[in-house]
Amino acid sequence: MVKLTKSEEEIMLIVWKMGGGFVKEILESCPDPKPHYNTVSTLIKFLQDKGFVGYEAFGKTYRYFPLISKESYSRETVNPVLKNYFNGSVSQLVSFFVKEKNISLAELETLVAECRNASKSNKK
Amino acid sequence: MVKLTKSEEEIMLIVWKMGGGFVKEILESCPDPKPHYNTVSTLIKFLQDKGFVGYEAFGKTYRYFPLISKESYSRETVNPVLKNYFNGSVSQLVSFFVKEKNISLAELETLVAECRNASKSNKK
DNA sequence: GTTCTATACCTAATTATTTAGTTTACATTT
DNA sequence: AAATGTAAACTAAATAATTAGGTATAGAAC
Repeated sequence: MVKLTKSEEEIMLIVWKMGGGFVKEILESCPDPKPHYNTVSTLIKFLQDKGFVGYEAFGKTYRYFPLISKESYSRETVNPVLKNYFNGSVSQLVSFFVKEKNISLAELETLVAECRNASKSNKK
Repeated sequence: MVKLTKSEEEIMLIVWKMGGGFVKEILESCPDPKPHYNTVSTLIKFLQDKGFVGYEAFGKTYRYFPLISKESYSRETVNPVLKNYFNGSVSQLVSFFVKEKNISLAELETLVAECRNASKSNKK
């Protein structure tokens, strides 16, 4: 899968959050200071070229929507981080966050229960 | 904290892994195809400018070593990922990995035990 | 039907990043 | 001390990324 540049990713995160929209709407969702309309337009063009967004025409104007799910792209993003910074070990990563976010034992238990459920519902 | 570019990060990861070294040694640790000596040298210069490495002189030649820990930089790297792709929720992240890596319940328990210990030894 | 407006598309300028050639300085060998 | 080798510093060329101006077109307003 192709990697996105920093600004492409920013726009794509907005498209994912909105589910889709017109350039104008996407622009409005950008945090201040808002970029130029054409900047957003160009970035969406790049996202189209990379196959991240498609569009449906409404007359002359287009409504853009994600073709690649945020989840599948997150895989691309998070796996190198896991590999480079946590020796590829999920428990090292979790341990890091437990320290970092000061997660309590109770919270940890809840977290585990949630994962256990997720895991269960995943095993056929 | 300053962000590293892709190639700067690659070199920095090597410096972290080695604990420090001369340009020549760092170059040797680079995966094939190895970059030009001067490319590594330049990138180390940038890392110096950004305050990521320091050096001690051995006559005319320098031995470079990390000034910023891998752990503290990983915070910079991983927090935006957590925020952008998992709504800032650690349990969403863990849940993702449990699915992604097909972590079994037993492994999950071990993982939790490890985290619990880490958490304990961290509380005062 | 002419003017105005909004949008996509084309183009390009600017800036950042990557890569490596050239020069310089110094040490070692002869 | 001249030749050779090695490493850092300087310089710059090539590429990638970012930003936005200008143009064209279609539809709306008059």
